[in-house]
Amino acid sequence: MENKIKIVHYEDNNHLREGMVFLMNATPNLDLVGSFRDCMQLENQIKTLKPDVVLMDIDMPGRNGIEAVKILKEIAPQTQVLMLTVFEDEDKIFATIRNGASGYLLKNTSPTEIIEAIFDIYNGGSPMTASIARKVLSFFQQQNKLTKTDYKLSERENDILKGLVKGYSYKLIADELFISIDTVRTHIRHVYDKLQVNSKSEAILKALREGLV
Amino acid sequence: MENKIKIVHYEDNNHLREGMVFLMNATPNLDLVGSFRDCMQLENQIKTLKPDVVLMDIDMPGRNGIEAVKILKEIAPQTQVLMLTVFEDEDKIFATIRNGASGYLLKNTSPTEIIEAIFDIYNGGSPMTASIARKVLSFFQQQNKLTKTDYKLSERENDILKGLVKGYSYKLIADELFISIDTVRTHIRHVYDKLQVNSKSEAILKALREGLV
DNA sequence: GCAAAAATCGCACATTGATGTGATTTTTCG
DNA sequence: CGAAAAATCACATCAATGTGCGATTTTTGC
Repeated sequence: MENKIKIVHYEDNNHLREGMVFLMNATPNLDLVGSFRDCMQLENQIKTLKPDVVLMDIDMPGRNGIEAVKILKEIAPQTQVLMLTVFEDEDKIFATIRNGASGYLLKNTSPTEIIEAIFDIYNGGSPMTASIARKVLSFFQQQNKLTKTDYKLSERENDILKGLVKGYSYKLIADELFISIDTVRTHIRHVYDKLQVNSKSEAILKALREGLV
Repeated sequence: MENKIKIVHYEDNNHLREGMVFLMNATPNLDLVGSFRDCMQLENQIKTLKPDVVLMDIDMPGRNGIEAVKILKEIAPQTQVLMLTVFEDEDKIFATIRNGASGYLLKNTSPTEIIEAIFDIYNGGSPMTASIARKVLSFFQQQNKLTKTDYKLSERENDILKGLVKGYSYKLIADELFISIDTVRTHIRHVYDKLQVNSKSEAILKALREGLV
């Protein structure tokens, strides 16, 4: 092979870190150029070591992996980030993905698979633990299911709801629709009844989340 | 093992279909209960055969795999669908995912991996070819690049904004954060200043649209 | 240590929003 | 046609929100 894949590794647990060092060194074509217990010096390290792939833990002292991914992708967008963590909650998963991570493995992943994943991510893939992948796909599927709930808003009530979602005040909505503010109030009452909410904010949120407008 | 995984397979190419039949039959714990060249009788077949996993091609005569997934998930939501196709364009990928597919493999995937993927999807995972996975993740990452205006909210201001996006009133936010309602007001002022808005609704909308929370 | 930023709280006042209780006029549809 | 649904408007009243003008206390960064 032409070149070894240059790797930097962040992990605060000494055991795990040493294990990974051993694993990397034992694998041909992988070149572990740095292994650190926190991300405090991330900027310098990345600029100096110029890794192709970064393995990143989420829970680290000082600066967590989620922020770290964001910073890293800003200074070195071409570097691929593979998260390697115990967290399986959606917030953290989506946060890291949004921040630019290209892969996400749980820590119980076997060494063989971790090595495979490194090559995979280096070659433009996105290795993910099965359960993580499912969560990601579910995100897309949610939209569809919710569209089902039909609150049977009348046409005018829909106009009013659209106004709310534009961030308009009652007065603005009234002006836009050429009706009195009291009429707007009445419609809004009905909208609230049908959506089962009792404030503007809740109505807006429900409308947005369920794609009612 | 307790039970074999019941599989139904849709594929219009005779060669490929026969190959899969052979592969399935040669694998213990897999039970291929149906293999068809099109989806025209999908409803009957699914209701009769009650498969755990369906392997689905996209390009088939009569009714294509994308529509088929949708119909299938409506009549048998618990059945897992694994797409097995040559198409790699985003439209088709996202369409099938939105319609409820839980896995997506390209046809050049090795027999071993296909078998693995079947067990994987049956156990709640979402097997995806590396390049497909990357496309899916990119979807999330796009949002960020477009709207990365940083309003420099302080940590506390962010807490308050999160409260608003939950649809909470000032009082609720105050209770949640153990601070007085007047403090909430002050923070909200600052948030409004920084976001350049002047109502709760506008703040919520801006926060949601630009992914600030 | 010290200045700046952030977080906390208070009060007053005007505006906006939520809700109760009416009413009249159109529109829709069997 | 005639009832039901939808759309329109009017007050009234209290609660929630927005904003002006303060203040003190922590935290943070150099």
